[in-house]
Amino acid sequence: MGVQLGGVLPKLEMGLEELRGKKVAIDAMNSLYQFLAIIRQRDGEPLRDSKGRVTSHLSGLFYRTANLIEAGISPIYVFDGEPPRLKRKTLEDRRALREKAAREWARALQEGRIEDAKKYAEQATRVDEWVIKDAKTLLNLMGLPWVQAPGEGEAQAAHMVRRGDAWAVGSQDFDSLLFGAPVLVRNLAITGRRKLPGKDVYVEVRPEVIELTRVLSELGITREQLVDVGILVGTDFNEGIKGVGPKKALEFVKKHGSLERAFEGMDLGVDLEEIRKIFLEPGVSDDYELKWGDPDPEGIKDFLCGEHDFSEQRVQVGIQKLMKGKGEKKQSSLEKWF
DNA sequence: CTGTCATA
DNA sequence: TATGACAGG
Repeated sequence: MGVQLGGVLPKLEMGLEELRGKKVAIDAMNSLYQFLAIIRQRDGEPLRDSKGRVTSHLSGLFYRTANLIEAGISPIYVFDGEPPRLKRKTLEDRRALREKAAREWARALQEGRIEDAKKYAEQATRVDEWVIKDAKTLLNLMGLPWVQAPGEGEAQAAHMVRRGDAWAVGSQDFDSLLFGAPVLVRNLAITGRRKLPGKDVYVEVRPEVIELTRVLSELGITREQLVDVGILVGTDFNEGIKGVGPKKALEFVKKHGSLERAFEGMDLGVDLEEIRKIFLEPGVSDDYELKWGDPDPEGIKDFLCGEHDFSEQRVQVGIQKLMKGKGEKKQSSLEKWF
């Protein structure tokens, strides 16, 4: 879920064309979760192959990534490692919520409430280990680099942007800003259709770019204070304060300067320093290699069509997009040479 | 989510 | 050419 800061952050809406030629460090967990949550039939059942194995994540990852590459954008998928100790409670809470949703899903199906079924199916979404493994296999076949983070993927992705290995972090969550990402890009998809949560209503959305320096200067706060705003609203590592959204949290931090001052003598019920450290000094690694290789068309077809019953025709179109993007990349580096 | 096909 | 409904796996 991440920290909910939407609404108070300055953003720039862009066309996909403006992102051409850029590398984006994408939060893999975030993407896979969304594919699994949304790529479903009307009763909430995910896509499956003939052996009953779920394939929604492969569908989303393959077609979206092929589109990004065709658009000249180079995705670098970053996978989560070990969660910080403080995230355990959040993860357990989410598991309980998923299990409840799964029961509601079954009940809604039984009672023929199809729309409810779909809603609960979405809430029951979980990213299992085999989903990650499938994703890495597919990325390897597509000739794309991916990075294993030691800790939080968003932190590693932010680190990679700071090092200049990518232009921006791609995620729907705002956490990477707290992790110090200079640029965050949201809504990184081709078709501008996005479903409003809980309803079958779609709205047009464009990629939106959020720059950390602009955020801090326009809000008039430091990154440390932005982290404190997040802590008040709630993060993956603490619950936040009931009734406090980004607006109030921002007012609060600006008025008092820090959470210690604001809550002098009161017990916030959280280890402030430990949470701040997660965002300000996260566990990240420089030990990664970014190498773009050629896509392996036969391997992709064996995996998606042979193993998982994808349509050869559709997959072929995807492969062509990968080749086309690859060709353009070669061309642009050649152009630089001359 | 993305792709495709029918419809205007 | 644009929009909507539905299938995909």
